[in-house]
Amino acid sequence: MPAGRPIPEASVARLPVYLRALGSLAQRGVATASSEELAQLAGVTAAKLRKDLSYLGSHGTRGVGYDVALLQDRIAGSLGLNREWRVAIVGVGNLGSALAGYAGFSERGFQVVALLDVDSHVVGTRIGELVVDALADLEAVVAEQRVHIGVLAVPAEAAQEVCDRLVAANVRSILNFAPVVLQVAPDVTVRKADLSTELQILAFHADKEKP
Amino acid sequence: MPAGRPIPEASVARLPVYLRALGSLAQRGVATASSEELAQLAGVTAAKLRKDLSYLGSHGTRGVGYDVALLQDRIAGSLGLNREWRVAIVGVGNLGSALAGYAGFSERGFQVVALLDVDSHVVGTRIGELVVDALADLEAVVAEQRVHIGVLAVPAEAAQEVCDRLVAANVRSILNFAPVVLQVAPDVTVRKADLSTELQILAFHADKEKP
DNA sequence: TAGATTGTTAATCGATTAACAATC
DNA sequence: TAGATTGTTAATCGATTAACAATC
Repeated sequence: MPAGRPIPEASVARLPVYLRALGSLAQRGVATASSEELAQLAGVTAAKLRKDLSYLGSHGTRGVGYDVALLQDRIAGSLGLNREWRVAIVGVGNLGSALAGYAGFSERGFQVVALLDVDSHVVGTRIGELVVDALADLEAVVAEQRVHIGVLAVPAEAAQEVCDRLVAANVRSILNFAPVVLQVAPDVTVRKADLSTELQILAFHADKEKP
Repeated sequence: MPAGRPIPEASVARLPVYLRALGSLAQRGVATASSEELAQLAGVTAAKLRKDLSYLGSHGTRGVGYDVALLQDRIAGSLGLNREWRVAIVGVGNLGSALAGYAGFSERGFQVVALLDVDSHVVGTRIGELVVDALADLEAVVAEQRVHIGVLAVPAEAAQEVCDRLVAANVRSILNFAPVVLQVAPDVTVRKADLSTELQILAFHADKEKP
């Protein structure tokens, strides 16, 4: 992995978007792209894209552009995608089972290795390749399956407790779909994926348009 | 609605979080809260919270704090939540049907009024109170149901086209679950809710921890 | 009045943009 | 060499933080 100063958080958040843009170019057989072309695909300005990429080191060629395959590899490397990430989904209701069936997980090396639920009617049922484990066994399952990332698809009331148990079981990365702010130690990374927050932000903008 | 300068985008994005914190206080029967208490619940600093709230006008009482019910009302007002928002979900696969069944929608005045899908096996089936309409009828359905917000739960390949049709049908707010950057006119607001992006950001941080 | 806490100002920090020298 | 495009620097902008006067 390239050395250098830390990559700004705002840039990190855009790297996956660049990676996707590169993926679609690669699929179309495009070998080289300029910052202008890439930026267009990614929905950012060319200056911003070049600045972001510069944090990963110097991987373009002046006068030519970026080699698509090479840049894909560099971004994937910076994001830590050259390894397997083992994911547990906690809460196998509507949303949880949709996530369990989501193909996008495996595409980038994220492997769902465990499903957990509190409901005894759901525990033991099969979803895809996996059998749902009991929430009571969370600690054992996380250890056995060497889970790195926890996805919370439980009701709001249960989210903090499940989060605490995941953290105690050494999971340091959590994707939270429950509409609550999780309180965690500073070494734990929580990303929120909160539908109702997003809708409310949309409402704000929509309401300003037609007053 | 209170007049004043525009609310910074970063503040807007936190208002829903404050609203949720206030909701849980209200439910517990708490009538008043200080910026310190609210900030703790929302996972931000007290200074930031006060600054954010100051954009909505002056709704606290020095020496006392904020009236929970009043502040709820003010924030909801600023976000445009004192009206009904009519939502169409396009794409009724795993994710789309999970979203259709998601209770969190209705809680804040977001009413799902239409489900659309391209698959003729799905069209005509009932999900909750709604019957799935054909994607071909998108324009008619959007008009009849007076849809304000479109939720895209279609495959990546279909997302841009559906987006274009929604925009042409006068939908100006789009929540996009598909892993693509949508190209839209500047008067259209797109929020992305992209699972794989979030996982990749988590991977970045996790990878830095254990090198 | 004394204690508490807001609302706001000023200082700091980080992110974006514009411009261009370096260089393929 | 001439044209194109990166990588970086400096200027600008916006967001966060700290501090405190205003005021309940």
